[in-house]
Amino acid sequence: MPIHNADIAAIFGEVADILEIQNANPFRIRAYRNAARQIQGMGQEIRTYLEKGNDLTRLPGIGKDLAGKINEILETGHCQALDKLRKQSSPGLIDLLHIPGLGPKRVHTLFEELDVHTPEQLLRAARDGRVRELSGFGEKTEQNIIKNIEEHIKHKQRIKIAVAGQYAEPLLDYLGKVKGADEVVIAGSYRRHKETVGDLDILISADDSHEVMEAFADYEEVAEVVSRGNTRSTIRLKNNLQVDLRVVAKKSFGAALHYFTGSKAHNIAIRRRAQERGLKLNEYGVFKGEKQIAGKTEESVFKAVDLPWIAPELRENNGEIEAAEKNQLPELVELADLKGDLHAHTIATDGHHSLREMADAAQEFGLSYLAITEHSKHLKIAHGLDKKQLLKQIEEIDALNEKLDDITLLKGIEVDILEDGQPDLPDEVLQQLDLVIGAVHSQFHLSRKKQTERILRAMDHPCFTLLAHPSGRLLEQRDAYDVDMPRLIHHAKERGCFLELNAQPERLDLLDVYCHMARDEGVLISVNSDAHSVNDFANLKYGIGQARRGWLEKKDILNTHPLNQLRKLLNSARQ
DNA sequence: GCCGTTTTCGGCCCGACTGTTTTCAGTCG
Repeated sequence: MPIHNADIAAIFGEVADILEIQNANPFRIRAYRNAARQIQGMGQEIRTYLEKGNDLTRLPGIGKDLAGKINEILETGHCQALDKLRKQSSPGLIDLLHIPGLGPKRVHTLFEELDVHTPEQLLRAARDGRVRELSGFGEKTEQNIIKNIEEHIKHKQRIKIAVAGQYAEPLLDYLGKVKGADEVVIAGSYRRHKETVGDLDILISADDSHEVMEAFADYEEVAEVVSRGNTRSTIRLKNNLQVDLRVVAKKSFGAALHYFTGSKAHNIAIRRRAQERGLKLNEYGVFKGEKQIAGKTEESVFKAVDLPWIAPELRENNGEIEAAEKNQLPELVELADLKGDLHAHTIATDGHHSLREMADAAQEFGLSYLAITEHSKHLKIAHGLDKKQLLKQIEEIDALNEKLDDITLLKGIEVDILEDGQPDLPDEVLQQLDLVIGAVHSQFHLSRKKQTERILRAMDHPCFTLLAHPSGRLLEQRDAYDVDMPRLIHHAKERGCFLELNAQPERLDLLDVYCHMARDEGVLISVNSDAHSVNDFANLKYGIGQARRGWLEKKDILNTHPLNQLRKLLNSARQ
């Protein structure tokens, strides 16, 4: 049974959880969490990393001890330290830790004093009024525990960034109109363009916080005011989304924006840097002794710690600080850099609009070319095209291009990759197209080896241009299929083909770490809308957000090239 | 458990809010 990075990260995460309940040294706990994050975000398998002769202790946050444990896990599939910890703990306790309002201290007390092991047991104890008897707990805490467990059981999920935007933008407008509110910004993972957000973090600069806080609590979609202070309040919206609001003075806005944008790991690293320079960084500014020396803008905060401004999408403490130090930060791609879109559907299959309507909408969006890439016949649910139907569409596109002025339609297909790696349509029709997108839409549960070989074989087809949604994941719905992505990326480089970053908010696939890896390998990425309607081009902004998280620059993106250059690139992939 | 231009020990980011307390611990971000 091969061990993947996610397995190692899960083991370290569980070690950290149990240590937390045991009231272990918080820095030891953090070390395990850092290591889990480091390994999870590596992009390449630890096994491969070692096979290349690399030393684990060179990874940040991995020392001699953790390197030993990683080796142990790779060899045996187990971690003795975790097995031992499990014997001292109970699996439900970890669930307790994940309930809001319960941290290690309280879980520890509840376990020791009430013999509570699971959320269900705690709920019973709280309803029986046994929790309020404990020292440090009271009636209010007991009520909160009941409420939070009930919420937890319904399980609050992270929501997709596009959904969060539907709630965030109107709230932003509303707050912007409040008297005294100066700047209003959504910070947090939303600003970092994460695929999903757990809550919204809004920051406002205002000299008087009172009116802003009033207005926030009075917002029409508020279900509950969770906490309320002079500078910070939390509400829960009717859809269950939690929103934190922070109000600061103008002179602190940049420092607060940096603090509130995160990530946590990035903030810790930057604060540590401040400390090394004899400075103190908090959300009010950068201080030398009592004196504020920076913090009005984010730029001033970075400058105070001898760094250029770092784009929010990069702030994961994943190499961005080192890159900034050497002045090697990427010049991240922007939405306006896109010249076209290479993946779209029409009413011929499962789209909602005609060729003409899609062309007009793409042009309206500012694109100068659009590839029409319908599904192929194997995908019956989407009315995939057979050879005859595709030939007919090719004619229609040629005819329509005659009439179009400022946009060109490209002829393509999103062809199913069959289980044996063959395309779902014959070569003689594929050869007539400008591009062929290969996609996996079936047999998601093949073994890693079979799935990888299937896709490698598909890439080797002489007409293959581009791999659609490479991991196959659907956020909150379906996990990625098991595939050796670094190998696919490497093969794409050797084969001279491309990978897609699918911009649909439920896909956002390729993942950021693999975008970064593709960039390092020199494989161009196509940021595509996969539009099924005229409104879907708007999703390209989420794709660009994801590309930026993957450190991609304009030059790393296939469809930032103007049409004539793009055609050359597409032809270069053809064998 | 990690780390080092304070290098093998002694640090490890920093502040707001709540609830239970009469001055602060616990949790969160």
